[in-house]
Amino acid sequence: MPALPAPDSMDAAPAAASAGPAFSPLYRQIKALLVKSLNSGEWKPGELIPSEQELASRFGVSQGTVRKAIDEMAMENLLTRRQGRGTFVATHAEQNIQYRFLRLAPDKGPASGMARHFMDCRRMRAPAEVARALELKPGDSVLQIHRTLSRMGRPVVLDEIWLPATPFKGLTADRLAQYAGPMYGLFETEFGVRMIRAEEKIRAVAADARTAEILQVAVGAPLLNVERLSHTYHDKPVELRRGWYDTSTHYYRNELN
Amino acid sequence: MPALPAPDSMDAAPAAASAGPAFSPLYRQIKALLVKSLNSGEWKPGELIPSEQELASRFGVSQGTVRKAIDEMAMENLLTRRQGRGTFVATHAEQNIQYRFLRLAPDKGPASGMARHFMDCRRMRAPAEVARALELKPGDSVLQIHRTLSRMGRPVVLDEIWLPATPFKGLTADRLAQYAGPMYGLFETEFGVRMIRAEEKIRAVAADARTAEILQVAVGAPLLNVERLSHTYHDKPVELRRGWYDTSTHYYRNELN
DNA sequence: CAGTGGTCTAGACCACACC
DNA sequence: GTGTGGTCTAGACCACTGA
Repeated sequence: MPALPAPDSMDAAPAAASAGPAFSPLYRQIKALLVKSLNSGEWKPGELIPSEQELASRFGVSQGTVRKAIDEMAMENLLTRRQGRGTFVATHAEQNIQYRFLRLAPDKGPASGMARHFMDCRRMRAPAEVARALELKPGDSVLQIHRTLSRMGRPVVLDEIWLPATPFKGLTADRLAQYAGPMYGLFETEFGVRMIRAEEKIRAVAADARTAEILQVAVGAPLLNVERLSHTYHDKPVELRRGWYDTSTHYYRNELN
Repeated sequence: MPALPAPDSMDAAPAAASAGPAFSPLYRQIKALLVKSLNSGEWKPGELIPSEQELASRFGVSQGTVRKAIDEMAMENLLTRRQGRGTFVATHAEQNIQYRFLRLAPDKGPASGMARHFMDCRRMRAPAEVARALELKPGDSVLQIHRTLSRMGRPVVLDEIWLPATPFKGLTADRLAQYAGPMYGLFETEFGVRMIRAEEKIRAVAADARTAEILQVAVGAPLLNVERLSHTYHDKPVELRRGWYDTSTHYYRNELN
């Protein structure tokens, strides 16, 4: 009955490392189409997407099927549902779901924002590990950003951020400093790159001389080292971030579910 | 139409710090009943629960409503659905969903299991912070366990585990050592306590003399300090765990979604 | 008020596991 | 084959938003 193209199974099939067409239900095909529209920029972050009824008739399926597709996408933080208003493309520019990526909380006091200071933003050839992580060709152009986060005037975080030069052409330290709100919000509005998901590798390391000076700690002091690889739609990596956190008055919070 | 008791709204209502009855849909009431059955031990970890049809007729609702309740519980890892077989109570004793709580991975090689060594298991009065975390009265009896995890013969993790003595009466280091499989599996089968969810606070710290000797690192070496508070049904805290991880050849992996 | 997402129902059929 | 969960549909009504 539904008039859809081939049941391509390009979606989450956890157990499928083997062959086989791996049956893909209708709602996943709908979901794939919706993700495609998000990725192409047809609907931008913060915008309202068509109603479930309209999408249902557009795709020639029932509202329930569209609903199930949207349900999954809402759970993955791709979309945000608001009863009575509609369904919106999720965005990092909102205040409500903040601190989704910065997991550092102070030992005492509220988890208020931290003061940002951008030290530099340089363009250079990608070092080997950076190129590998970002799936670039060796020698491709990348941006390297250094910044700190401070609370109560004391630096707590030093970040080294690597971005592929291609989608982020024209990004400067000034541009970063002038933008109010989360960095990932700027990436969305200015460069059309939305961060969806990230993996982090966390270690305890000893502060080297340069880091110690910036964070105002002793050389050799224990620091939390967080290496984050962030992805946009379709699991494409677009940011490598290395952070050094002074955890003497802050901690990294995590939830295991 | 549905013949259910009062629409008690004791479930996840994130925005409700204010007053109001906070309308609770049918499927959440069903979910609350199912959680109650799990908590009471009517269905034990690993067991098959009644089919959706049977639950639907038992509660006097449609299958779709039961389905939605079970969907949420499956997402929270309370239940596991298996097509063609039925719905089972989730358990830590299974091999498939391992490493849900131990997030430490080796830099190279597969994330194979680690050798456990239990150093001691003592009964004592709860220190103030432990009592507070576990919501016990000051001076209540608790168990303190020390253990290490090793890979390739080298110690990587030192854990200090605090458990309330009441549900865990009779737990000994021998009992722990003899049980094959994850510790939380033993807690389920022997003591009827299932860990559902945990919060972790992570820091980088310098190794003290005692820890350094156990982990065979230098005094002052940077270690990952992980403080975990684990909860069972209804968010009741039942375990406080403090871990020190040597991250020179391992890292703590995390996913941000 | 109209329009949206949210809930609930009833029934059909499919995919899968076990006998 | 029988029984389970998984998908899909169609329609009704509820709760919420904003004009």
